[in-house]
Amino acid sequence: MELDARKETILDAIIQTYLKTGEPVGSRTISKYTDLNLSSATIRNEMSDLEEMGYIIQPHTSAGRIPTDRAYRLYVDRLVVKKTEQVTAMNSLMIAKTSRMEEVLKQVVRLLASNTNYTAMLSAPSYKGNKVKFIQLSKLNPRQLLNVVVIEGNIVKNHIIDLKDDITEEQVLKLNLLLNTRFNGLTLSEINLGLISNVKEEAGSHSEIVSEVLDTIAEVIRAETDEDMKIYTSGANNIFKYPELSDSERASRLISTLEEKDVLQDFVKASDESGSGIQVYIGEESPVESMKDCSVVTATYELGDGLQGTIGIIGPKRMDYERVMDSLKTVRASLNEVFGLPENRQIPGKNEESEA
Amino acid sequence: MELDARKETILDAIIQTYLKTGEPVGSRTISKYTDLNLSSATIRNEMSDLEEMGYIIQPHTSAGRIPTDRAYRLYVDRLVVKKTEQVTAMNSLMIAKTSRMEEVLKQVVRLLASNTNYTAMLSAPSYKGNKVKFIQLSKLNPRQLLNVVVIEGNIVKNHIIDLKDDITEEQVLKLNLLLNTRFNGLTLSEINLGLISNVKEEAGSHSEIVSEVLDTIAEVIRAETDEDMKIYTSGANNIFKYPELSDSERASRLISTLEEKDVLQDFVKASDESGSGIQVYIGEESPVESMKDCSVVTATYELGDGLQGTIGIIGPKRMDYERVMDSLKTVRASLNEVFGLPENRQIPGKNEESEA
DNA sequence: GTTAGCACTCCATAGAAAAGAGTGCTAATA
DNA sequence: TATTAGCACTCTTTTCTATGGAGTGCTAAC
Repeated sequence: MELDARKETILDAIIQTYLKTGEPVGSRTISKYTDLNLSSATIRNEMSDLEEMGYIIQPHTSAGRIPTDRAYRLYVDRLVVKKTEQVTAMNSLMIAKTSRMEEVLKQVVRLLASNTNYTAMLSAPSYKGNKVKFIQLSKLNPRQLLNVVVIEGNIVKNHIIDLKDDITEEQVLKLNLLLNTRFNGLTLSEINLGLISNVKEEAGSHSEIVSEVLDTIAEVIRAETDEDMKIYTSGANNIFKYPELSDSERASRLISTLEEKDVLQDFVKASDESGSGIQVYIGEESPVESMKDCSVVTATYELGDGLQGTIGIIGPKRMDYERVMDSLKTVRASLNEVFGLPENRQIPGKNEESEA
Repeated sequence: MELDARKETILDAIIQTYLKTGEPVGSRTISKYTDLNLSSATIRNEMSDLEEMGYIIQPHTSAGRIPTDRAYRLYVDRLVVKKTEQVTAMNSLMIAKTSRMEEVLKQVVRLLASNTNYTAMLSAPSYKGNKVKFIQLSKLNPRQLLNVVVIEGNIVKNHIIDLKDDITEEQVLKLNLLLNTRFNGLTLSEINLGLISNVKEEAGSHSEIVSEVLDTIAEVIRAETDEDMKIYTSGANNIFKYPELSDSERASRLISTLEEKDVLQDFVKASDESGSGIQVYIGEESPVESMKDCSVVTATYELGDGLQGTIGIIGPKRMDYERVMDSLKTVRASLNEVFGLPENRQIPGKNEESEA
């Protein structure tokens, strides 16, 4: 059987109605509120076909029909084609003035949630380059050193090193020189065992300080690369606005995932791989078990220089895909604007904060 | 009317039974499962008295009684007296080996939640001293400086300063000397306008760098003092285990507060003021609106040197107060153990991380 | 002071009945 | 041949009623 124009119109009507109401929609509704001028009986016949084709199902005999994942998929694919690049300006972003990166991101995700009435997530931008830029040891007191490591993208990490023996300013100076000349400009993979043992030898009695510095480097790079990257969420309570998600069972599982955050990484990773497009996961398509009853829409934002993160919306399958995608695009644009677009990448971001 | 021994026994039995079942408890239950050997009729008379005294209420005529906030309060106060300091060892804390402070705290709060089956919160330790310990400017490139500020308690904050004009190593050196000699050892209140304009004058053309450094100082102190301090929560999904909290309305509000976190500050503040004891908020006593149907138990932990934070449990009013208080005590003890007890305060904590 | 007994209240549960929504099928129609 | 009207049928939802049970309060007896 083929999905002809009329079937498509009807399917579309069903989807849209269901998006609004969340209730199964019957033939009569479609017949009345479409300009097809067909009787409910005809619609019924078509619906029967559509059901056979797998686009809609009945929750039970003698209920209306609801769209299947497949229908949503069709609908979304069509949307993507239709709306080319019409980014509507979200006027009141209001985030320009907040100075701290982390605060801004929290704001953004909150905004996204309250704007869409769904749950929002945002992964902090992480740097893909990972070259060591600058290492500094400073003496706090004879038995304590402050170690600061800066990697490209101006991610800063500090660490306090406790010493067994006293150390002099001069020794600290030497160590600084040594570390910077040998490690600066290198990536994680370039700092190999040979180099490490070399440097340790040169450091002589202070080799264990070198070890600690390397730990810090490893840590910041690891933190930036995977697992541990920051994810913010907001609007978890919005799931209670959609009855189909708010029974104890489901709600509990969802809340739990949102709280744990680590599985949300899956979206970030998938989003990274897919390039900078907008990604839509409908029901079973989701990589996250507890969201098989939801739809998730994600987008990648880029801050120039390979610094990138992911924003996403989690809602019921009957979410307003159009509005959600628009919101994501707008927010992505705003993030670019605030933190430096590709255009002005020459002037570094006004103020990039250290990692959390 | 007076709360004599018998009334008390009965009230206690009512509370305990209700804690277990969550259902209103009737006179017959008490008569059977207490060793008072009184008939249900007698119990009924006493219950009638207890109701008059405000310790129990009937949800409706011809239901059993449930304890009021007042009854819980009595019960808890009694508990505190009874259990002096019998800290039961929680064997499997398993946190000793994780090196990063933040990770440990997240672990701890997760543990607390899963151990108690309630929702847990934890505020990261914050320092009460707030003296500047060390300031460092380092040149990243001719137009960028890295500014690191360390305050007592080894809280580290960094910030990147963008410059209008190039700067030389020598100028950086001079600025470092100036800043450290003038600001080190001072508290926020000691850094006043007079001093600031003095230093700015001495800094000459680089006075705006001084401003930025001061901003960083202000920020770290502000972050440590109030508003913005880190709070971790875990086990939000546990509220679904208690029917009296898991209707959409209530659950939504609770989840929302837990997510926003900022109002949870109220508990931290209150806890700070109350000293290091254990604090119990029953229903209406809670400073947080959305938790009027819950009980909240908090405890302050101290890491020596004035570094302190709060741990807390949020659950239904019929929570197992005894176990919760024990858990809190145990966790508090463990935190001390891991991060350095008062005893070994000479040897600073193995590894205190920078603020998030 | 304690208890047995009883009438009474209220809630929870189950079932039956009614109402409603929607379908599928058939036969008539354009 | 495609469309439609009509109707029987199915299944859910809602409403109502009846019934049982839990628990109380009161009274009278011990």
